[in-house]
Amino acid sequence: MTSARADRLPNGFRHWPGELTVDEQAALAREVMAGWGSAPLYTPRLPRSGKPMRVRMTNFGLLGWVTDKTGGYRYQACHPQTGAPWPAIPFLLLQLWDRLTGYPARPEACLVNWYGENARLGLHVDADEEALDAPVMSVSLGDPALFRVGGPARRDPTTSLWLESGDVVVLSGRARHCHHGVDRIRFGETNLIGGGGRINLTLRRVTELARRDCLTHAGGAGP
DNA sequence: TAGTTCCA
DNA sequence: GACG
Repeated sequence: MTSARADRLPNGFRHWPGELTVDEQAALAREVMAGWGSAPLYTPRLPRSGKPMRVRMTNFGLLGWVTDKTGGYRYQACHPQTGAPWPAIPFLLLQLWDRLTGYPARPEACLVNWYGENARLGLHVDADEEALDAPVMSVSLGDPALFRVGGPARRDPTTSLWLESGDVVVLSGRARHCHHGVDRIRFGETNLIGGGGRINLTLRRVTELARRDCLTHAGGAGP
């Protein structure tokens, strides 16, 4: 099964299958893996329990999402292990963000998730951003992933769909506050990434638009 | 509860 | 065995 019934997906969930060409996928994958040189993948840990996640992570952009046992979920400007600023967000992704989300501000964070053979990501809601209503854009590269989408409550019914290399998903509106996760990877089905695996790139606006900017766009006088 | 495991 |  490739697609879920659209009428069972939350309002504001949009899926563009094969939005990126094979050449674009290859170039983007190369650029992401090059970024791992200065911003290496690390194993995130859950708050309090310190249990390791099965997805390895790094970030691009001004801010990156990180988690560890003591600090919990947060955004920060530097890599937790090297202390260096995150690499820049690939330009292709900024173009995609503008075209597909129409959001009037640039994304600040590009979370890079690497899924190996048995990686999964439990059902959760993105809620660590100040800009809670800004859309979230997700780009899939490499092996297919079984993506699951539910509702605002954890117990709400869920539907699943396969995301394949080059697919783009945007969560906006109600879908922005819905649970979602990844149940399974068909590891080794593609050869885009070395010996198999999946890269997911998730772009987010973290900070609210400055009040000054809102007033300016509304025609008000500056300070 | 961004975790694991179990089971119909 | 895959899915939920």
